Amino acid sequence: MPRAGLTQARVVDVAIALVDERGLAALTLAAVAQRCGVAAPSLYKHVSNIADLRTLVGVRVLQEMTGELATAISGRSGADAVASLMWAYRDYVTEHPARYAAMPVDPLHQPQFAKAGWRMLEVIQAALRPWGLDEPNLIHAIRAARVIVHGFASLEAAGGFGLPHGLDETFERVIRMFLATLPEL
Amino acid sequence: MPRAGLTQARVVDVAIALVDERGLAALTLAAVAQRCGVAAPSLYKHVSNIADLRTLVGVRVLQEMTGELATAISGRSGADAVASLMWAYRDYVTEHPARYAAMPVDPLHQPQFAKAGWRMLEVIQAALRPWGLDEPNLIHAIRAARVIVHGFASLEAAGGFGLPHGLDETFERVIRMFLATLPEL
DNA sequence: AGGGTTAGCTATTGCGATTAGCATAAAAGC
DNA sequence: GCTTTTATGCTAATCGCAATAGCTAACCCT
Repeated sequence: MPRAGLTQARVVDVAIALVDERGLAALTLAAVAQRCGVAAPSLYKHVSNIADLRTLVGVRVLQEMTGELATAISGRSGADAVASLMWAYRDYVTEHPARYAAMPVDPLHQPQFAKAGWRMLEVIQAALRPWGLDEPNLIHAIRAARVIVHGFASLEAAGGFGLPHGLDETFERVIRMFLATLPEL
Repeated sequence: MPRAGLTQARVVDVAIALVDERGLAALTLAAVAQRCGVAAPSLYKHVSNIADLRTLVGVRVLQEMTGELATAISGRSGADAVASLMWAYRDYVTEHPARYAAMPVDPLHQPQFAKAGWRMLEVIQAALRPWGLDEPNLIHAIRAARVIVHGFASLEAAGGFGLPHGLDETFERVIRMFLATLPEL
């Protein structure tokens, strides 16, 4: 009986593919095992349980998205960088709507997510740096940015907008709305 | 063996209490049955299955929230009404954080939710009426309002904001941000 | 080649959802 | 009031998924 050559990373790959295709609710150990060509209990050699697998998927998504955001702001600054960041956030979600549901909403409070969560926060902070906001104003600005970007993304990913008609325009407007609240540069 | 006197409405009451206390993930037929003092299969006399129960809970929450929103704008108009509406939305969520997760994000597309969903939409439209926006602008405005209010509420309900310090101030700012994008009255 | 480690397997348990079929309480008809 | 009907709750049983225990064989290293 030959080995399947699984690793934790491969299991997570398969899990993400499954989520992409059938939604987050379809992420079960049984389904992942089947796709890996392995019996379900075998997966326990690579992940400790289903909660662990979900966490690993979440971390992956968070990291992947952070990478996209970092790329989006590189070489840009000011309003240009912020707009690019917000578009990259939305783009990630429209490209992988099901994955977004796997991303933790409060990464900073869960040890497994903390590192990846802080990295994303740093990227956002970097984009806002040119404004030189003091501590409380920076916090409000980051919160507002998250509200907009997460609100839009989660509604869109869940099909909450009804007709997709003119969604790009709506997104453009909320970005302008946000930028308008930042002191002029 | 005396009857428990269950009705669909009572089952939903119990389900909501369960969600409030232990979170949406704890909503199982087994747990509801136990709280009703009844064997699990007995619940099938009142709901068709677990998905049905979840839907019924979602409809309840949607209706309840719509009621709060309607109350919040009654007797007000213009920016006052909109701000009151948005605060009422957030207040509902902070008072019943777990319930919010039971509310459908795209009510208009699911027959069971459509009626309650349209009612909520009407309330929001009513608040925006004084601006006399034309069709496309009204759509953008409603979307933006939902993005803000849902983004904030879902982040807060999920503990996504870290320190709750200054959250009221943040919310006030995003409301002002939204109102500023509406043409002056 | 041999010994330890590791990846996979089968068997089993437990829990929740769901269905089938039974019994009786409650309501409706006479 | 008594019968008939309906509806509510029950037990028993099945299915799917998570999880654990214990076995075996593949891989790695010397």
